[in-house]
Amino acid sequence: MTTPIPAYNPAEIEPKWQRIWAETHAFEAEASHAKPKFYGLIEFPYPSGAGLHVGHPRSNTAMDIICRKRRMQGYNVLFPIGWDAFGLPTENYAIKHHVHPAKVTRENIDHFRRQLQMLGFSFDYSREVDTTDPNYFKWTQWIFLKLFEHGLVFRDKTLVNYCPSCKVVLSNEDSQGGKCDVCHGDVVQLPKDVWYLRITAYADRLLEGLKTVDYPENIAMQQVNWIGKSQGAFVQFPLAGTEEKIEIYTTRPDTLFGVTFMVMAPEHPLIDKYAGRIANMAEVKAYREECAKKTEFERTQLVKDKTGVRLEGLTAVNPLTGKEVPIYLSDYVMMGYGTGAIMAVPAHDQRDWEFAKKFGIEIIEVIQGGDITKEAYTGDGPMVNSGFLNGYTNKKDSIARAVEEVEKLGLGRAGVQYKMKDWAFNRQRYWGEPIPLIHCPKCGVVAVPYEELPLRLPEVEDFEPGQDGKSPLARIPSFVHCKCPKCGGDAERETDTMPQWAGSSWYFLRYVDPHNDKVFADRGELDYWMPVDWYNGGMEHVTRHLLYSRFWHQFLYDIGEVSCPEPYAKRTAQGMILAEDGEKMSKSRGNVINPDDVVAEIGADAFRCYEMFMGAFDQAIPWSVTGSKGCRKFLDRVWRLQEKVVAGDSFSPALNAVLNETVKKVSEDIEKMKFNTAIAQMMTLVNEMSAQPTVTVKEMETLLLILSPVAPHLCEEIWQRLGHAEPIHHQPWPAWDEAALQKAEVEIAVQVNGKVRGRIMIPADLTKETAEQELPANPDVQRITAGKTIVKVIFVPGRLLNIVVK
RNA sequence: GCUGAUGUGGUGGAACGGCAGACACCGGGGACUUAAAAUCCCCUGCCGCGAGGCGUGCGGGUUCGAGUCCCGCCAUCAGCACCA
Repeated sequence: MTTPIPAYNPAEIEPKWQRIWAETHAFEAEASHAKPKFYGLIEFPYPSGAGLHVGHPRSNTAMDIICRKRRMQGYNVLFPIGWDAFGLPTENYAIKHHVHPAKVTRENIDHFRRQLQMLGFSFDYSREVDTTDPNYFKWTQWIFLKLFEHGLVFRDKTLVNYCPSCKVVLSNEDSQGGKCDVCHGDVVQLPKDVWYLRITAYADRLLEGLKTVDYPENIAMQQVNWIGKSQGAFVQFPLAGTEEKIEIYTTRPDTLFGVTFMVMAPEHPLIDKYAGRIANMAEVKAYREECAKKTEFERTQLVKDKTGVRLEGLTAVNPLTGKEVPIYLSDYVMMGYGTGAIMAVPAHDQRDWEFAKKFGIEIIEVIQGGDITKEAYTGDGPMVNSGFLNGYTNKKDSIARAVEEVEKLGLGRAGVQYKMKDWAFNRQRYWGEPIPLIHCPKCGVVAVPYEELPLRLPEVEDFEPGQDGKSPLARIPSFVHCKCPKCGGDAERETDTMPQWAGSSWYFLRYVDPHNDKVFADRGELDYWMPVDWYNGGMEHVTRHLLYSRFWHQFLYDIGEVSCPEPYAKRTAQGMILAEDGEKMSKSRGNVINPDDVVAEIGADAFRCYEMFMGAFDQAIPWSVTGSKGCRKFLDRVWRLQEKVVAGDSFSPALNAVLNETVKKVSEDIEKMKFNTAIAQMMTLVNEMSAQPTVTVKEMETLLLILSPVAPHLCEEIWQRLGHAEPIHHQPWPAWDEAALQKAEVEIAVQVNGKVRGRIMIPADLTKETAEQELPANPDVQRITAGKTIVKVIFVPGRLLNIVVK
């Protein structure tokens, strides 16, 4: 007699298996390089004070399922976890509550780790990294110094995006729309010395590399748009009566004959240089002040209504026609893109057209095909009014010819421009990696010697940023004052720290050898594990984080530190989980669902199952409490199947067919991240099994094997109860039997003129020819087609028979 | 404005150009219970008593056959926003 089956109690079995996995080091990557490897990666979390909400584990669960399957398929799997722990929220919390950010970070990490462990993820916790650990950021600083050594770090005085509330300089990426990424307050423009990383030097490589990796189309597209490469030409317009030349950038140098004016950005430096020759300088100054008041956000709101002012007394000479054209100032031209000045061709650029209409400037057509009295024509057509370019109809040829001519004159050259800007790399905050540079009055900027890394953060009492926009580190004399490593004289340290993006730009490399104190990672480990085979994360990181980390990796490849040019072979992204009201989950809306509560209610396995079942993985989807309970019901049914288990392989051919179908579908769907349909198919199988008087051990085991990546605790427990000493995660992934999928008879639909009119059973192996000849004579078919003239018969094997009648 | 995605029952969602609505949730009915919960069984796109008809945002088209492909709209979401 079998012992009675106790009730399914996840609160008991889940902690039990989590303990066993930890004690047996079940999911640590094997040191040996004998097996084929699989490196699965999720974006390491920022350990915020709020803890996880149910959105976070979606990515983790998906990758956990894939990694658990890979282990069963015989791979040596690296599935690491770590903490992207530098960052403003922690620092702001520290300021508010007067605790050290390191302490806050430690507590938050412990909280996050407990939550992740509660969900049973098969992370290799022996390889945890923490970006705030000096043993980690030593190598972040090391990479920075390598970038510095190779001329990819530079300092520039520019207008920066400054957040008065956070008291910090922001990158363009962090201040989209004129709002601070952290506090969402208004950003103002402030002149400042800023450290930049020359990511634009890698713009083409970042584009080219996309062709060699497996990213979905929409992710690759976003990166391409972000980089924003355009081909064109730089052309110089002499300033009449001077030796000065105004350089512009254009994508259509072939429209030079249509230039009727020029526009410069209000901040353009030539204005000050020639202030003496500008008759209406007072007016110009007033306009510039007006523009300076506007944030970038406001400037972009005035899409239609163009403003500007003419520079009286200055004109520019068209290098091809010799004609003098007026120069205007307008804020529709940005100092930060191209050269800060444009040649205006109102006939063929809508913004120029609007400006010309408003200021009464001539509009000359040089490309035929539109009606330039109504709007600018931006299409193709034959060139007119354009001297040697007349008659050209091919854009490529006319552009090439125009570039050739300006080159001959020494007034232009072909060139490319990118929307992407260099990466502003300093923050005036405490809780970041100190930038390992020293300002020496004699030697200039000098790198901290490698052997002095890590350059640690000094202990301070007060983390509040300085009122002058300086880092709290600037207030610590013992940190600031140092000796120049080159000349030995008195010098001062850089007091800014790195942005949060720094630590996350290379963490995947540290995972392969996290405890190494000689190099950032052993070369043999890098060669074995890299590249990351599959990286899943959020859509919000597919531009910034992905480009930054690809940039650093490509640089490390160039200097011979890693052997693969791209860090991630495959990238996917999950959709966001929304609150039940369909809104984004947020503390302020009060609609956050805490995974602790869900696990207490339905258990971790049901939680994981629902996260994957609720909808298409890459779509945003609202959480549903009742929906999540459906997954718990499903696991209850699996648990109760134990009551039906009897010895044997297979009794029911019908069940055997569903079983094999399910193994096949689950195996294939996991690879496509179609977890919802994989689980739906397992539900169908369980419904089928529940309907049987008994199920065999073999059938039950197969179900457990394919379900175990989704519901690992439950499957381990039943597996053990079936008498196995070896854990289920060590078992091979089951194969399916194609032969078992074959059925003798299939039901097909009978259509008349494409509309379903009946169903018939036919032998499964009926060929198309035989079916189309014989089936119309089938009595059931005849009943449907009685009295009609058959024109055509179409048979789709296994699906349907369509009879076209008159 | 540009780019991308999405649009299917009361809800989340399935569907190599081939039986639309798999699998769930909700709801309804029944069984078991003193009762409730849990569980099990049945029903559940819309209209219609029925035969049948209508149905995948809207309008066209291709096809024997369209949720799926093509053309033109509309709506929602996301990203970028005067990029010369």
